[in-house]
Amino acid sequence: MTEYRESVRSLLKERLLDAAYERVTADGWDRLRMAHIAAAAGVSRQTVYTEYGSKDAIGQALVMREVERFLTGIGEQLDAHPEDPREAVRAAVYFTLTAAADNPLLKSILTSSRGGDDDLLAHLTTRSEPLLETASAMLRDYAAKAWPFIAPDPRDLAIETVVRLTVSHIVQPSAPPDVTADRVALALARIALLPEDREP
Amino acid sequence: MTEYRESVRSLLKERLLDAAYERVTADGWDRLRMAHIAAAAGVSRQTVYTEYGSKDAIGQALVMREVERFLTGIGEQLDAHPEDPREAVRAAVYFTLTAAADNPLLKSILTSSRGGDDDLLAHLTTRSEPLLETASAMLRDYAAKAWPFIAPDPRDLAIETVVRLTVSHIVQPSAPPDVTADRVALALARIALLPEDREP
DNA sequence: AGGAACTGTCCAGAAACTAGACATAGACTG
DNA sequence: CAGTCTATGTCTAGTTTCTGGACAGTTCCT
Repeated sequence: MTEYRESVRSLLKERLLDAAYERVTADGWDRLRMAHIAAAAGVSRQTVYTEYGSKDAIGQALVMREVERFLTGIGEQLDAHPEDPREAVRAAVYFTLTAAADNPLLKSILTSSRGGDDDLLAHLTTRSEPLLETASAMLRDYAAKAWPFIAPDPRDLAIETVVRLTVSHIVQPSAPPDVTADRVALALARIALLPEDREP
Repeated sequence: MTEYRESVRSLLKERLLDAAYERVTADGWDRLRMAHIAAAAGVSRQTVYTEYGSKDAIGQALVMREVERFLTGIGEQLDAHPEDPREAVRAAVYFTLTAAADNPLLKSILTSSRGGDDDLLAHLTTRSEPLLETASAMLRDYAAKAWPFIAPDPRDLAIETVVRLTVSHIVQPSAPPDVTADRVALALARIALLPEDREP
């Protein structure tokens, strides 16, 4: 009989993240106080610590929630081009890069002062393993189902490459989104769409 | 610091009503047990009683929630015909009657065995004061804002008449919705749209 | 009459939230 | 460089909310 309690917990977690999100995008991560989050969510500071053990954990959750939202949009982009992995990836990368440029949280992360190891940027760089693993896993599964004609090994390598390249370009763009999307899609094609990569 | 607690309470209330709704539309009000509601919502039976003091109160809340939903749709219909009260009312009544005919809860109420004084049908008939007052109040305010050129007294009378006629036709239709809507709109016009009803 | 099933009430115990105090650490200031 | 300020994270006693089992009263069925 815990189903109700779980939904209350997730309501609380969402409220806390919503509160954190609002202040982060307005003021920046370093000016965000645990007490602010608690007050904005209408809860005691202790409850924030009970739910997320630390401020850092909230940052992690904030980033991961945004990742999940991106992945939803990415899935829609991929679905728009069945049977054509290269075009699907091009569209998905383009969507990701343009959405990232407009995203309030990402803008805040990328423009805020690079403080220490516990700032939000770290979740995209030195501590990006959860992000990369979540995104890669989701896309690996997608690719396995949608593109079974590609051999598994090059397919998985291509996915990881696309994910890492895309994150890299979010953090440090080198060209406009359309150009980058083309180039990442080309990388995919070279890694996994050659004739010898076809499943026998 | 009660804002959070209130949102948890309303989450709970919604869950309970959702659970009740599902079983009422499937099985009927008389076969619905408080224990079912509790179990489906994932809480104890006591919690149901703490939130809604009785089974009857749940029935009331169930009906009133549906009324609120209807009023939302009705508002949209009215908005579609600014400056033309008669046509606005005709559209709103038509919408209400057709939506009522498709509504699972209303279908269940109107087809279930008429048990005692505590069944759901009573909330539309012998104990319909909350329904009528809620709907009339909302529409009175709407009319006062949207149709200030009608004198208050005939305007309020027309609103109450339209509300009561509509409820009456939901419970006991006498003609197809389009015919009824025309007739109710005509009643409105006769009560409140004569030249002498114009605000000086 | 007796039993079964349900509503509504009561209460002791468990779980979750609150609020205040406190240890610790880094930043700022005179 | 000592002292103050401010924040994070921990601890704990007290309150509110939910749980679950028992029970009285009612209705229906047999």
